[in-house]
Amino acid sequence: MTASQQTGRLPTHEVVYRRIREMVLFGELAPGQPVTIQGLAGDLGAGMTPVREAIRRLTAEGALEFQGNRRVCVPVLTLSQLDELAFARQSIEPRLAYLAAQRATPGDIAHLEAVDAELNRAIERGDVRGYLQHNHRFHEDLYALAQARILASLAGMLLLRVGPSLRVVCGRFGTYGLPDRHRDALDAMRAGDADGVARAIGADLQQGIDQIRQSLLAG
Amino acid sequence: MTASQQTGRLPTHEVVYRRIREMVLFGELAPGQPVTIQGLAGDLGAGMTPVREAIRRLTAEGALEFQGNRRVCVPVLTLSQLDELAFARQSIEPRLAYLAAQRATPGDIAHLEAVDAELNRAIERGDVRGYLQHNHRFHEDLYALAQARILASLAGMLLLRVGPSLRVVCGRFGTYGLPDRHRDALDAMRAGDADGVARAIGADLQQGIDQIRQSLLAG
DNA sequence: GGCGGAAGGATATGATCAAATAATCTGCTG
DNA sequence: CAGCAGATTATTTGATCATATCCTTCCGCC
Repeated sequence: MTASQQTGRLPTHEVVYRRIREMVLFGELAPGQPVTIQGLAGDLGAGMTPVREAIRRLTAEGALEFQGNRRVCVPVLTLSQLDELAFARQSIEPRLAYLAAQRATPGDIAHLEAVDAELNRAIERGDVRGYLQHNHRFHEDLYALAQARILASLAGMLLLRVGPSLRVVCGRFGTYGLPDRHRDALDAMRAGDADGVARAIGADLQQGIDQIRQSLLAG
Repeated sequence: MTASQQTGRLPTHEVVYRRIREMVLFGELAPGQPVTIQGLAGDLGAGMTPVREAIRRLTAEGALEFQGNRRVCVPVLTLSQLDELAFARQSIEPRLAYLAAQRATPGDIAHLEAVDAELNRAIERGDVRGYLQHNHRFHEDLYALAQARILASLAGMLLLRVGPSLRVVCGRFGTYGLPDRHRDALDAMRAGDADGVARAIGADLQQGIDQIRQSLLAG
């Protein structure tokens, strides 16, 4: 097919995995929504086998959840699970930010600033999807600088778990009027203050967690 | 088949997943050893599809690793990855131990003591596999008490990553003459000292990490 | 309200296709 | 003439699909 040129040499199950991952991260799949193998296979124009494999991966990462029987859905966060996520993220992500700050070159910082600028533009535009995408990109690219694959993969899984709920939050309240912790992180980065970067990232993700908590409490 | 009676109603891919997971945890698959789908399918008497799904899950959990091309093998830890694992485990597992201690009933503690007793018997017997199994069981059952599924799943993934190396270490040096941190943890648990339990577990896993580090440094 | 049957969907197999590595062969050079 | 390099084939293994079988659920009926 023509689309296979764009995907280069990536196997179908990998492409499907990334696609579904995006759907979870950026709110195309809402929390609680059931996911069927044949449905996805139809939508994505793939066979059932690659879709099955992608779903297994995403289930292992916590992006999807077995429903006891043999059904799969996007997990709905409870308050206590949100506490677990808050703890895990606060443990892992500031550390990654610290390591990243130590290794960042001026070019790396400029790149992150560009991503952050696009993020802010998306906010002003009221583009929720763009906001989520660039926010995720910012954290992902930052953590990649840390050159700590295991910790980064853990952080990726944690982001996957908060993704759907973040989407819901953004639909309700905006993200206006909140302090810009990314800006703080970038400033500290330019100043060579790795601890400051870690603190800023910790504050940033705490903001997101708190917003989700508000949303859960509101019902 | 006859074996399906023992497994109850578990789907094949789940059975295969648990089997391969055990092989990784308890040293039937050594670090660096290549893993082939068809080989496993033949050994386990299963079709390719369930094996593929199990491998995807285990790869997502870090128990197996893509080898760039399309080959899969048991990962070999580097020193810097060991540092990452040490940090992540020290962040997550003491917390789980703390939560578990708060919820543990006397019956729970008795169960853990029974597991620990079997562990010690395996050590005296020189039974490496038994030691690894009961050690894993001890941590797994302890963390299950915390009723924190997300943190427990993270801990499970971290244990999966150190499993193969632990096996190698046990083959070289014994585990003799090391302080018994499980005993410390259980004592603190009976005393209702959750912080003490967390400290003991932190010391326990640090011991394991240090042993692996010694082994890596020795080459 | 409990039971039976139909339908939708998940599981699992084997066949087929494609890719990567291993092995062999040929031709050239020292 | 021996040895090595490059290329080509062969074998092994992974990827994908189409299909058959089995659950689970839902709906109608008793």
